[in-house]
Amino acid sequence: MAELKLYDTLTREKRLFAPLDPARGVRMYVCGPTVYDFAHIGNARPVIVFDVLFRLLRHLYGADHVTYVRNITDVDDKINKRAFERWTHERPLTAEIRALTDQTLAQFHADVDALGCLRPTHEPRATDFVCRPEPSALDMVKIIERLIARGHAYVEQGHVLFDVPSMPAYGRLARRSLDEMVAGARVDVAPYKRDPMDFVLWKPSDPEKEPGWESPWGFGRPGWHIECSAMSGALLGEMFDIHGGGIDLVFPHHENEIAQSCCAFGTERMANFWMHNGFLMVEGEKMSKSLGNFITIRELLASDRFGGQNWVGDVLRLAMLKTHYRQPIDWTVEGLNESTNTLDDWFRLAAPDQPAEPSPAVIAALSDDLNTPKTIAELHALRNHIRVPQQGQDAEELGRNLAFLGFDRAQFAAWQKGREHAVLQALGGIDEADIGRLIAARLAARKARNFAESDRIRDELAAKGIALMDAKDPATGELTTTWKVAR
RNA sequence: GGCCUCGUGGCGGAGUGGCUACGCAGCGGACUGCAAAUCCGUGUACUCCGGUUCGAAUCCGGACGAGGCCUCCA
Repeated sequence: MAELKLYDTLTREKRLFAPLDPARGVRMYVCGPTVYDFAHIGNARPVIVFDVLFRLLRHLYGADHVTYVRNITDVDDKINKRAFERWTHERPLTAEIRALTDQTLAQFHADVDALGCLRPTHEPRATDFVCRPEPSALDMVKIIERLIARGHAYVEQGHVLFDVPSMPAYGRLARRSLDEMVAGARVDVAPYKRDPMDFVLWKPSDPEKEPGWESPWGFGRPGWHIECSAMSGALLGEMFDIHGGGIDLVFPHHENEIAQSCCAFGTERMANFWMHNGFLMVEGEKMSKSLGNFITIRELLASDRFGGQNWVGDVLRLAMLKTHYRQPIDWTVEGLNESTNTLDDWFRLAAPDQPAEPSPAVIAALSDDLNTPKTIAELHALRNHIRVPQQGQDAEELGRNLAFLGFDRAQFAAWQKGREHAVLQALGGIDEADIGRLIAARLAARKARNFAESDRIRDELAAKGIALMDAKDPATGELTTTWKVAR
């Protein structure tokens, strides 16, 4: 088996990976979306990156020996606010919230399916893990009770707070000491906090406008971080192999998860490897609503807001994987165009209908901390060995690797076809049959060595953005002409 | 203010203490009536200043620049 090396944010080093408990397989948890609105392209990065890791792990350890959990945050103040705003009082507020989160989750699934991502093994919803009746079923309330019992949390004015000073190792992931953080002085001071760094595990809810659950501390709802401790604990165990997410989650989210899980379970570590993907910029600028460059996955797939056209999931996927996951990535129209051309070339040469099976060189590249740029270079090397398009071992090997990496030839081809149609529609008064007739007329003119006429037809089509390509049939030597939309 | 990351050729983007990826664009050639497409070939790099070393773009220190986190955020 190839050696898998992964970078661990906690120790800041690349280490050899091995499952903590081979009998339980590889266990991975990745922070998923808060379902209140369309996911943006920055949200797509961890989804794609950890999908590639999931595929790699399944290949290395067997599909049945990898458990991938990606949570759905469906209790959150942004959700509450959004649901309350659109609430018409025709149904209970909780039903309104559920409708909003169901709808957003369906959108999210459609988006990530289009991006070629496999569904995780489990996609737990936070609301299903607040309070579970069976005594043995781990949930948020039970973790909070354990934290209180162990002296790591306290109740104050209906809130339960994590007692940060009670955990000496707090701050290890983010590499910052308590003194430094307090010196930052931008922490939220609240009367119910003993220490400014203490964070909320449970808070009271207003039954009129907020969702809530009955608990030993009154009607309320969980704080942001506790859901991940509960769901990872319930589905993966007290310690598991890999915990992933965006780098901006390192502090405070993951730091607080570690504090909760380790203090509740009495463990040294929560995850053996902490993996964080880098930040995404759009055309060199931070993506933000105020700059007007905020872009959702859906807008990229189904509108012309970015670059004046829509894009297919495969292009977004390749564009994302061209940069190593820990590097910052600049999301540009030029990058999407380049990815489009690369896929066009690969699919032109790769043999169709191949099973998903990676080459050793691809596995080796991915096994080096998910080096996807190196992986892509291996694909280019393979591509350069292909002598006859779609035929021979190299063409089959390229096809197998593309399938393994989650690229979908049919989806890409359908999109290309759609773009052609759109261009022809925009031209108006010309369709594929017309083009076929013009091509035939040009071939006839060429045969008659009437080059003025044949060039005139070619120029006429070129002016409309249709490029002609001549080729000789290798068998008959007959001249054939194909066309494509030149953009 | 504190902490962290990064700075590679025209562009994108890996990697490495000595053999200097890869892709796009450019350039040259083949093919073509001429093109396009395709195929073959090809130049250019490691922000700056010190230090360690036989040797550094790669390690160390500093400067400058970019970004992130410290508050919701992938």
